Amino acid sequence: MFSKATEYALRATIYIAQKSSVEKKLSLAEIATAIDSPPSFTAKILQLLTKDNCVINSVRGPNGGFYITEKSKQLPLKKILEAVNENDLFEKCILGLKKCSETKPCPLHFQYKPIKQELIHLFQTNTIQELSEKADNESLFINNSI
Amino acid sequence: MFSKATEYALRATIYIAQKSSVEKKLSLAEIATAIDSPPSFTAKILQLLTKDNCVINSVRGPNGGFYITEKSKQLPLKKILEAVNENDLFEKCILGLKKCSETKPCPLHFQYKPIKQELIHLFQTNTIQELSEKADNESLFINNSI
DNA sequence: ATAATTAAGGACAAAATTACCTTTAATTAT
DNA sequence: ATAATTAAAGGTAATTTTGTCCTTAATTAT
Ligand code: FES
Ligand code: FES
Repeated sequence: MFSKATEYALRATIYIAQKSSVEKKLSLAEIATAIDSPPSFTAKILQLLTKDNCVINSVRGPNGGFYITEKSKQLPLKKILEAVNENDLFEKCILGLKKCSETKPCPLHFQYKPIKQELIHLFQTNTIQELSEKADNESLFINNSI
Repeated sequence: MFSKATEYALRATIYIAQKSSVEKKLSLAEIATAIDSPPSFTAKILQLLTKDNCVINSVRGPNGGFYITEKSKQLPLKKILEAVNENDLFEKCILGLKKCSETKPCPLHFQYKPIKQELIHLFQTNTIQELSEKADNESLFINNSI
């Protein structure tokens, strides 16, 4: 479904929203361990999420690391997809036609359309905070290691 | 969403179901042109679909080519996904956890679940024939070139 | 039989994705 | 000021996916 990059971006952001604050920043090492992702690759993805501080924030130096503001927690998951450039995934034709269109639809278009809408809705309505709260629940996980 | 291989497999099978019969086989060249895919790569994918004659059939030699039987047209699209080994896509965790499970669900699991069911349903209930009939309709396309 | 045609199969190449590593810049603590 | 710590940035490497090419096998037509 999603690329590894996007999966790591989603898991990392949820983890950061769960565990960080301006006072308690998280290091790359901690994040990568927590979400079971390759540290160096994760670093690149966190950079994307930090660009223009659009999703998460970072500071360098001792006690530095990554964190997310309360305001950013209110952003929809869609923002994460945008940050890693996988935003247009749900706009694409399921059969790979160059353009998904109503005027030149593929034979699956009209059946796929409502499903696509639900997927878009899922990522537009759920905020980072909501997901992190779900993950806080003892029975929900973002750790991949088991 | 799907890999290129899967997209080509779906488009090729639909095209073959539209245009072929035991008497009128389609050459690789025609198929690749029709669905706008790289011929040699498409050849590999058609081989997968032909393995054990599970989805399409082929014969070599002059006037040879690919075709599909009336019986195979009754197969669900799912069979195409199986043939190209992308069958388990809808079983996977949307956040990339090693296992999508009810006992250790990710924070999106329960919201994604019904959508996943609809996707599975889409590919299990639609037959190759149904899709090819839709594609026969003047207003539905599997040609990528425009 | 021979030649022509077509898919099958295998090796190879290019491109994209994923992953790693090293240096630099920023920040903090001493 | 200096040293230590941490992310940023850039380059490189491994892997996977996508795409090509060439030879072989099967079939047909002559
Ligand atoms: S044209 Fe294929 S999904 Fe819209
Ligand atoms: S555990 Fe993530 S979708 Fe099921």
